[in-house]
Amino acid sequence: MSSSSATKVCFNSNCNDVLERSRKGWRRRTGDYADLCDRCASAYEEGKFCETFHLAASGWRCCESCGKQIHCGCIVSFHMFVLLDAGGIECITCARKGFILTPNPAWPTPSHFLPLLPERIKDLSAKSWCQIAGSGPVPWRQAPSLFSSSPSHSDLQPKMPFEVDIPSGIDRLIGIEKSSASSLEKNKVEDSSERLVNGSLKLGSSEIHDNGNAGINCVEEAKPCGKVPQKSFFSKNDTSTSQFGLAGSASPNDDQTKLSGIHAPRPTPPPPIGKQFCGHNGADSSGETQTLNARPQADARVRNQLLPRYWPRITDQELQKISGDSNSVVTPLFEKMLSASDAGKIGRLVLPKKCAEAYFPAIYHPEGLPLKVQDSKGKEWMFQFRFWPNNNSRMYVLEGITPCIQSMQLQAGDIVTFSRIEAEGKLVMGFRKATTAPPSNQGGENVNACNGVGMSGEAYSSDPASLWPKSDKSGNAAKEVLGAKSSFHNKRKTSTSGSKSKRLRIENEDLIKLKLTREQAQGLLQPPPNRVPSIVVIDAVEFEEYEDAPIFGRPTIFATDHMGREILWAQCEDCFKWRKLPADALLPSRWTCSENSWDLERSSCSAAQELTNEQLEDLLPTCNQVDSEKMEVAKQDSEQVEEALEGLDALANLAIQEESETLPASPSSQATTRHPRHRPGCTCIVCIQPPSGKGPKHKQTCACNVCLTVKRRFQTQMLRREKKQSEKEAENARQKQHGNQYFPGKLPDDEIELFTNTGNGSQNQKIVNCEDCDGMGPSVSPLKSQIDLNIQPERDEELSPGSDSSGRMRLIQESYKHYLMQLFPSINNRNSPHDQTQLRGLVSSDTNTPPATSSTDSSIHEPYKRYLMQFPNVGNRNSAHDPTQLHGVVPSDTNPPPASSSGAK
DNA sequence: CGTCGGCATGGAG
DNA sequence: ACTCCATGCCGAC
Repeated sequence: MSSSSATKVCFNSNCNDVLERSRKGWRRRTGDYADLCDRCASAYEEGKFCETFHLAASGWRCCESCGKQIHCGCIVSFHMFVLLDAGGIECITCARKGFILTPNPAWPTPSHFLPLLPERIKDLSAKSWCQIAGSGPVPWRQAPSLFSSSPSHSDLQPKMPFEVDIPSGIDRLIGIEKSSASSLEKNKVEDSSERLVNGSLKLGSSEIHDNGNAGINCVEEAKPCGKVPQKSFFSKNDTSTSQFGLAGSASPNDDQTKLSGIHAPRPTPPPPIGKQFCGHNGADSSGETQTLNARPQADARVRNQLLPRYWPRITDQELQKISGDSNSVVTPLFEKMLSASDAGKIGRLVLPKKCAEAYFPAIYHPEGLPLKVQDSKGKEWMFQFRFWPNNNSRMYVLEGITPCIQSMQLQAGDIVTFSRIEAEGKLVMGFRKATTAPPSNQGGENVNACNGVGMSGEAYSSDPASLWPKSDKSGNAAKEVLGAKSSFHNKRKTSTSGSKSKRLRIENEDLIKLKLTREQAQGLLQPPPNRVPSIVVIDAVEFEEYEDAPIFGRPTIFATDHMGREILWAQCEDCFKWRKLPADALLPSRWTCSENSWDLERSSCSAAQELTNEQLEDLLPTCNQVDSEKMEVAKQDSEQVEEALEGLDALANLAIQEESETLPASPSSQATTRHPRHRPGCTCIVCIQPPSGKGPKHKQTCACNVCLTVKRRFQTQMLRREKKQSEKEAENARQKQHGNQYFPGKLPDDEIELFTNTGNGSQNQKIVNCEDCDGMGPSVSPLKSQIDLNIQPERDEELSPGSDSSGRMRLIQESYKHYLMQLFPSINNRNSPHDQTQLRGLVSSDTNTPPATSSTDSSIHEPYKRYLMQFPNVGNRNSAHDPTQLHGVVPSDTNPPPASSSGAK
């Protein structure tokens, strides 16, 4: 409970007591909760608030079924009734009964809190189901047989009168779950869930039980003050009460589950950005599908509560395997990538707390319980499920897993999955092996579903699904690497997968990068020819800003039509067809045919493409084949993607995904050192890099996207500068000659032209950032916020203009070297021929110029430094040439765990 | 000395 | 500021 209420007054206008400590009451329209004093909160929790304070108010109605009076005209009681289709209202208790009694109940459709009916319904369904069926949101419904001992909870009186749907509903659910058995540490178990509970549930804190799951507790006491237990509002409730907790084993849910079929986990991507119930298993989104059974939804909710890294990503096939012929319903619970410790000899598998509490039986003593788990082959294992007190919390572990792990031949990096066979309530442990396949093998999958749950290799469109939104292929490929990487022995990486998954993901980008040719990358990074960057100085460093041109994105192609006019080819995100647009068209982040306002005839995906594939191939620089292939693929409605563009999309989506993932629980993805002006989803080179100092190290020879970009951009910049310089000189000369006149520098159009990678003026690629500015109109210019990496490491003033072209060239080269040195100090430090060579290679010309003085820290401006820092090898390279250029970052050289970024101890 | 069990620590989120 | 959790550490055996 928020303590911050010292000065607050009870929200109850009939009370107005000063709050010593506030307790949350109902949810207000603002979304906040009413802060109540203990007394009022208790009344509220007991469902007597209106009775107590609003008796004289209007709005009381009787339940059509039981006659109970409900204060329908009050927000406080809003959740206590449902509106009947035929008119009138029914108290929630009756509504639930009705629901449960109905074989195929259509969930009553009460109106939701304020505007959202469905929401309320959904919520209601979930919760009520939990109460009704006795299987709480994700309660432990295991068959008792699973445990050698099964704690029984007696008083399971559903208590939560206040089950209004609230954003934190999930939390509350969890809270509910948790609140069952009580015990030793109850007091402390108020960890997160407790807090959640507070949200509005307010279970008696005193009664928060260990593992909540067990009981849907719905315990009676009112929370904090240990108020005298009161009949819960739903006290007479039905069935519900009796079935909570472990006892509820083969609860009705099972059937329900089957009915709903929702459980069937779908390899769908995790929660779509931004909201949605995670249901990553499809279970969620249930809003619509789930009318029959709330449980799955509840599961989904709980899952939501879990960090994404624990979301089960089991495929249907796996599930099938698990359920075998029995046809039983299998509910994926969670999965975890084995850490070094988990896979080590100790034989302890650290269980994610929330998972343990949500899906495993409640345990009240550190000794825990023996837990029977079946592996995918049907073999049963007995583990000790226990916990250690850890900081006021608990740390759950499964002990004795070594034999099982060994039998499955798992190692760190592999993933174990936990599912539940509903009918029997059995826990099933499957696994997915991290691939040890060579990183280069991009065809495979990274994570092999092994036996465990037999996997067929079917691609998981889900997995870090988030990661590879659009392209299974690239996604898989990336995953593969991921897997390869994670088969590590590098605990860091192991751990990376989860919360640190971000890093892994980023590393995965490398994989994607591998799919980019230099040209592709270049093209993708090329600002449109006719965009004039504005120069912004930040911290004394100049940055190019493009008002309307993203750096990364779905490419468009500048070309000239047969009339000689400049045009722009842009590709529809949906159908992949290319559409001809005016050259100055500014496309929104995600552009589809439907937005083709320039050519209404082709403003639909069904319209044929003007370009033939051949033409397209001509048009596209290098990667086009893929592109046309993609179109083919698109035509076939398949999702094959092997290509840079997709990869970039994936990156973009990844970024977005990551952003969104933060929503529920995972802070795991927030921008850290990204440029503050970048937006979520920004895929510019800055943003796609891991936070400073972290992430993969790049070698000098690294050909990854980022490195290429940096290098190329630098070159571009330098060339551009050089041109300016020469113009200036010319100008000066002229001035000297003519004695005056100043011509402002020419606009970059032609300059850019000059530097376009392709060297083919008509093929310059304009980048249309599809994801960057999602949802934003072009006018918003989200891109304005992007830093152009063509920044120059040195400022203008620092450049002493040469007077001849060779001088300029040298200047450029030196600058570039200088820049490179920032990246690869070893070059500077050792001056080894080897490095020199590399340098030359990069600079693409021979010079004997000694390395520019390395103006290290002092002269590198912060932002730039920060950027450079993203190449961790800066400063600690010690090697020579990395032959694996192609693999670039993908560490063949797997950075030694300790040394690498582990964040320093 | 090796292993195990349990707790403590501290990085990461 | 706080929780989670991977792993380190240490005592017991």
